[in-house]
Amino acid sequence: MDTKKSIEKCEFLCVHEDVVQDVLRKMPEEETLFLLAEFFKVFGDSTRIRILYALRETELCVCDIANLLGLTQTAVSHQLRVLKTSKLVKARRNGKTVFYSLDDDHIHLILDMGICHLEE
Amino acid sequence: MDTKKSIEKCEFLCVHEDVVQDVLRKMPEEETLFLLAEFFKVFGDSTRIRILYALRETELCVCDIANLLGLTQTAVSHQLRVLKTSKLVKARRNGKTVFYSLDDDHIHLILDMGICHLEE
DNA sequence: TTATTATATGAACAGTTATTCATACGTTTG
DNA sequence: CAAACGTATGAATAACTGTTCATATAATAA
Repeated sequence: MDTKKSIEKCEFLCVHEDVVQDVLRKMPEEETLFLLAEFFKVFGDSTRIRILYALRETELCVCDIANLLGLTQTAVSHQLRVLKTSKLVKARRNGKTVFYSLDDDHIHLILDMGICHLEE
Repeated sequence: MDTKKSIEKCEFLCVHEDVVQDVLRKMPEEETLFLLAEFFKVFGDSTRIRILYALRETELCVCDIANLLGLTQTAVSHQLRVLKTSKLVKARRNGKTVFYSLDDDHIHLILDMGICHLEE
């Protein structure tokens, strides 16, 4: 009870109502922010980031990526699926081999910005 | 054994050695990519993204953020700590109240780019 | 066709993480 | 000083996620 009471106090007394309402109007929609978080989440794993930056140089087959990064073929395959689902990479089959590459120039730009950010 | 053998086959036969070496030279360093993934990871949570975009409008106290987003004070406080550790937000104390704001204009720019990306 | 190679995938497991609960801390007020 | 308020934090829990293992699929070669 005591806890709940203090929360209520917070809800009805502490709040700067006008400011809160103003921010609520100006903020992007819930759905938009959810999608944005989902987008960033894909970049928020070092394995996936490493795969993306490898593909930034050239298209690569699954096996090459695995050797390049010291990962198992299975791990790479799983992550490529995530990246493909997120439309960050695309696949091209050539016989038994599947070559992956960045989906479009837009992704290239984002990766370039990432590097740029860290150099600051 | 069989599994290991097939992996070795992959390592020594399938690999396009020249391409792999070339990519390895051009790629950013491991450490850099690790830090970049850590950076994106902070943005990859909808609660934190919502907090950041609320703060994009104006500085807010913990209680306001909680009410604004329909979260508990504790949850907000925990996430603010993550954001503060990552140097994305800064705190300013005024009596009992602590006001949070985006750490610098750089963060503002990143958030603006996020919106921009989703509009494409 | 059978064997081999490159890749994909489902299930299990381990590690991580966000939230909640209880409580402590720091500040102001009476 | 004690009480009240806004915020912070450690521990526990639940949900999520990445890797591994075993195996399946698709394509080629013998």
